[in-house]
Amino acid sequence: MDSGTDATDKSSRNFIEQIIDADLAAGKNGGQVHTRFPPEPNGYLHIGHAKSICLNFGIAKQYEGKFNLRFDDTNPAREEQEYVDAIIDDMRWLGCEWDDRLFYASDYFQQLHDWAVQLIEAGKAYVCDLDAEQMREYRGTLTEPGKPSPNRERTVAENLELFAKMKAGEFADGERTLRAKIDMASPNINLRDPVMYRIKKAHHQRTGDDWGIYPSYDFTHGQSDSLEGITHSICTLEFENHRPLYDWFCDSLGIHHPQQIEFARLNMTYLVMSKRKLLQLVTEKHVNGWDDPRMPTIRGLRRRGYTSHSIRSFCERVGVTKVNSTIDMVWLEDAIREDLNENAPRRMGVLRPLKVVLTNVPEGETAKVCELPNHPQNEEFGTRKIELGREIYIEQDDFQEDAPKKFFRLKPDGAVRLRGAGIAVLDEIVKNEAGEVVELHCAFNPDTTAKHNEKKVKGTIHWVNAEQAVEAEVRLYDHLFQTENPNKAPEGSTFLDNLNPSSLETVTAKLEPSLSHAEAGEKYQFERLGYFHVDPIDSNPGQPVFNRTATLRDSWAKSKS
RNA sequence: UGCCUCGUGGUGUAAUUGGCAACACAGCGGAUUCUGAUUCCGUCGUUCUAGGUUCAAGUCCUAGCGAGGCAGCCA
Repeated sequence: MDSGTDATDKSSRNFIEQIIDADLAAGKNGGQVHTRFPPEPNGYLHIGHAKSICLNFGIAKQYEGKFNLRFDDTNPAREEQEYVDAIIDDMRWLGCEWDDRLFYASDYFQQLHDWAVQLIEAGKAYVCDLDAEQMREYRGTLTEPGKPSPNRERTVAENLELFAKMKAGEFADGERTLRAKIDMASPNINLRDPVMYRIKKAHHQRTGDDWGIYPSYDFTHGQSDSLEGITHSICTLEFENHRPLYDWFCDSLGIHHPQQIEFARLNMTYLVMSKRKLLQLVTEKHVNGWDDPRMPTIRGLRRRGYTSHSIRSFCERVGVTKVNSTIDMVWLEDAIREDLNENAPRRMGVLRPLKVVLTNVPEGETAKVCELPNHPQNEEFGTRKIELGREIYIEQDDFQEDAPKKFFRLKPDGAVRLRGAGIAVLDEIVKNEAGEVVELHCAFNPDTTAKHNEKKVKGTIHWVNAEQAVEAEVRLYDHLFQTENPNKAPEGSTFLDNLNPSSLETVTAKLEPSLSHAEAGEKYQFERLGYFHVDPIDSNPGQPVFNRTATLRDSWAKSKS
């Protein structure tokens, strides 16, 4: 990962780096820094996870420490191997490395079980007979204390025996739980005798049917961190109230005690970030799968044409704090523009074609062989040759019959420069019976510096030779949601009502000939239009399909609105 | 109306830990340009409120206000 700066040459530090600096200065953890990313394999990674991944991996890298990938797979009911594979793939793509430190919480099931027995023996855990509903009643509310479970004072021997029976499968799902004996009157509800183990006779994707009881998140996470020698356990704000519990288990067990640090998760405009909502978009087919280019998933962004560099750079820019904030979507677009502006070769393509006949070019003849640079600021990209013929296509937007004064493109009695070719002067507008413009007739002058009516020609437009044009499907994307905060839905409606009905538009474009060889995964700038990615799934050799990653900034369009 | 956390320009973050509130993005204006792109220059604008400590407060203290999180056998 190349976004992080060296630990020593960075002038300002986020609050987590400051904590680590202080720990290091105090000689904590033997001067080591060890982080981890702990996804639950029940969904695909999204841009919010990327923030956490970049943070954790970046810190390990910055402090020359270690980074683990660990799947938090303690709930077999909703976790699948498919997600494990996808998460690993996305994390590699993002540039993470974890050497041989790929772990699963399920690796620790036996150890966790033994620790549970240890706590029972210490009188700090007990088997509870309450069912889910009763437990809720006993727990109390936010403002009232809970009351102790009738089973809270069972003897150690009794607890040991019952827990063994839970493990042996002698009870039905939900019939018993193992609970930590902490404080039913605690103002922090997480401390009111939280569940450590529940009975769940489900098949686990890794441990099969070995276990009929599974540890809860709270009884798993801290100990997993501890086992792996994690020094700084970085998680999101909603776990803040769980930290006392994290600490309680580590201390009660007398094991290595990593430090949990919470930061604010990423929110962005025009996006939903919850796994539940993303899953719903997929299952209800509002999008075409997890990798739909409109999705904020890593897979969606990849397919849209985002580079891992741009995502890392974005994550770097948004910073890390404990303040709930919402990042403007344009920051993401900006990050990819910055990358692709530098690295994408230029091409010409016309999205909505309007035919132009250069009347002074003889039929069947080539007016000019033009040599265009593949990158205006970087000669190393080389050049390519494009033939200009009698008939070409230009963008419909680049002609306006009733044009404002500041319109620098084609208009009646006007002239434009055809990029890399010469000047076209408009002579005649051809319309059909409905009065629609179907064709333009122009006079062509191969001198690109030629003047028109004594004036310099100000506008330059892109074009494609009609005879040689290759047709290709191009997908134009807009925000998936049309409101800044899609989660905010009025009474009686849901976030789905905020979907943007025109988030996807598919056109058949006319592209310059060289693009027929475009290969899956390649990225181009279509001049004046934006950045386009050759879709890795729907493209075929000789028949590329393009996804628009981002438009170019357009101060002209902005000035009109 | 319990506990926890957080309040710095439009947005996101800084502030050498008590010493002239800065950076980026957005906005606006301009220059350059064979992409109305890129690049460059200029400009606008900020410490939630009220007290207190101090020569000095974004930073420390008190109160208030506002926002978020928490009552799964989810993570």
